[in-house]
Amino acid sequence: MFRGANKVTLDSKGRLAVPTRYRERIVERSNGRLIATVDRQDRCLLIYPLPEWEEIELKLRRLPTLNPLARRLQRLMIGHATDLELDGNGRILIPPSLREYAGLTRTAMLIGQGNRFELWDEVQWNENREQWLKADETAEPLPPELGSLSL
Amino acid sequence: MFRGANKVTLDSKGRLAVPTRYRERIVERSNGRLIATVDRQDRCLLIYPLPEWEEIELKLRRLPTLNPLARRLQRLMIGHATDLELDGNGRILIPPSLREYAGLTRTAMLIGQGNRFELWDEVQWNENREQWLKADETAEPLPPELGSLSL
DNA sequence: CGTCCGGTGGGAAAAAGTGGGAACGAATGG
DNA sequence: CCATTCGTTCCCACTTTTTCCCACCGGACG
Repeated sequence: MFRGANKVTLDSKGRLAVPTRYRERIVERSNGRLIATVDRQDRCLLIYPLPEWEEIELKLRRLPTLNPLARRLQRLMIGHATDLELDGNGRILIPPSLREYAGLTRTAMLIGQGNRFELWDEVQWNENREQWLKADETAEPLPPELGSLSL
Repeated sequence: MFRGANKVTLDSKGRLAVPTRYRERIVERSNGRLIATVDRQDRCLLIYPLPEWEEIELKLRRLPTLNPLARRLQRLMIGHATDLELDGNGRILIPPSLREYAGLTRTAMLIGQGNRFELWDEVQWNENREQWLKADETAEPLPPELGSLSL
């Protein structure tokens, strides 16, 4: 499982050095093969080990093609899914189109989220984090799925 | 399976270089033979390896001929289906009528969608993508098939 | 203080993408 | 029926991009 927030840098060619503590796990789980795609609701990227992604892709592809909502989901997620591979230096190359989507500049945040990573531009990450903290203070009523959650 | 978004260019003769990462798969799946046809709801083209298309054509032809909707589908999809072949340089030639239908200019987007590709004019792809993202934010009620999807 | 390891940058070789030209074939008009 | 012209296809060569590899820098730890 992937955890933690890491400050990373994208060099001029779009390469990103994966923190060493994750590398071994990625190699043993998927032989270094990853998939990056876009997140629908936030301007960030989702990065999955290949086997994790394949499960999700299967679910997505089973959705009815004639349903416009399902079609949108497929176009966004499968349509942007890009193969990545760890190079000899433990780096991955983020293609320009995805960099652009997430507004990635030189410094980014790589966030462990269990079975995947999220990749944010550092500035956007910080802005969003502040908002989430503020939003929690206003203490909206919890939807029923969350009411029973014990942390 | 095909995934990912690729910026491609149509040259003055209407030729399109298929990104190399897909070529091998296309050749082994269908010996380089593809079918392009029109999409019903969006102004884009659908491109299938020949065997995939044959299954779809079969399904379409089984639809009740008396149903006007089915009739329309058949006429649009089967009626516009065109054979394409990878040439010696890994390019396919998009015929003028299909180019016109999809409003294709010089730069286009080739989108992997599992068993097929979608080919969009770049401008239209970007416009549509922004709309889909906006629409998702409004959080319409999800149809039951989608509610349980965990990404 | 030296060595090791992770991170970073750049350069060279290879591959992919792009454009143009020539040859072939079909179609049309004399 | 032949000749000319237009369109299509095939092939070659150039340019750009990508990928791979090596070397350096800086910090951490012994």
